[in-house]
Amino acid sequence: LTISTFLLYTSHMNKIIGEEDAKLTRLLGLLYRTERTAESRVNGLLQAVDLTCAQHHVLQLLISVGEPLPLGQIAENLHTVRSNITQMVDRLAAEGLVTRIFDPTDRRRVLAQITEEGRRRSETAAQVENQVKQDLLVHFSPEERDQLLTLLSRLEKVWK
Amino acid sequence: LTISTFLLYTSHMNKIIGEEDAKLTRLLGLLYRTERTAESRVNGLLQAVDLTCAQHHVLQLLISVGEPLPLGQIAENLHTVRSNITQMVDRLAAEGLVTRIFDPTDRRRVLAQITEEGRRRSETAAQVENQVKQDLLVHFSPEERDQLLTLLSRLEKVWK
DNA sequence: AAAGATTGAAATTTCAATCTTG
DNA sequence: CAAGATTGAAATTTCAATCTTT
Repeated sequence: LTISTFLLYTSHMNKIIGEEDAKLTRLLGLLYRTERTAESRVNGLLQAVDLTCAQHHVLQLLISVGEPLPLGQIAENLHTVRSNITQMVDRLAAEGLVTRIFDPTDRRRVLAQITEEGRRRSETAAQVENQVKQDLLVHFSPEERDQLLTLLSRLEKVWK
Repeated sequence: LTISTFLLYTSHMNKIIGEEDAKLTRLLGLLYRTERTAESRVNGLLQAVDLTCAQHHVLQLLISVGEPLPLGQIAENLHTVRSNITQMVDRLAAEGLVTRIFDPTDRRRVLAQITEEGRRRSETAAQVENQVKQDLLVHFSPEERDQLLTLLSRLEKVWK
């Protein structure tokens, strides 16, 4: 192994590493932009129902879990801070979409419970959201949708 | 085709459609959460460099394009509104990371130009970001990274 | 009139400090 | 003291109105 082949080798490796690194940078940028596009698209549609994307997700979470949830857990699930959820729940409660109830077993906890009105609004929101889902149906095969689901789930776990 | 087989058939289809629909809902929720996780992770690391995730992306964009960019184009690229970029560039300019220059060919336009200091900061930020990239390297094979890149690129185009 | 940017106000999110219960 | 939530202030993002140039 002469010096020159060594140099050749490392420069070759650097190139590969550089390319991989550039790819990862693109990936992170893409992740950032894709979500922002999705959010503004969904937000635009949800205006008709007078819900923001974040509020929509809170309602969906409450419905999918099927029982009242401590505010801290909601925050964790949406990957935001607790104080944000406190205020979001204020807004949702002001519109009668959720109510605060207290956990008898641990009186520090405040639980958010979805109301009937909240269910109805969330239902309408889900219908509105169908337009966005159509985009996914049209442009991605079932296999590709599964791939995305798998890869993003893993990403979520990695960074949880 | 009797009534009962027809009912069987449609209920079967509904089930499939329902499952697909639930999958798409999960996909959208995942997209939302993954980005938020990524952003808070990157933001946490970038605190050391005193940059936000969004600022980081602006600097990276300016570097990757290699020339001063009209504010409107930056907004479009980050999928945010123009007035937001006006104020972000205010903040970046206050720190000496970019400067405003005027387009002689179209005097309505204001271009953001990255400074030497901006380049240095962005360089440091990129190094800090390496920790996040490591997560991707460790948990995803090269093929999977390519898949993600391809699928997210497509998603970005669809909603552009 | 349309495109590009800015301004100031409103809404949302984050941060630090505080309060209550375990 | 730790966990959970709230409060008020600060930072960021969005919205509507305005200003300049094409």
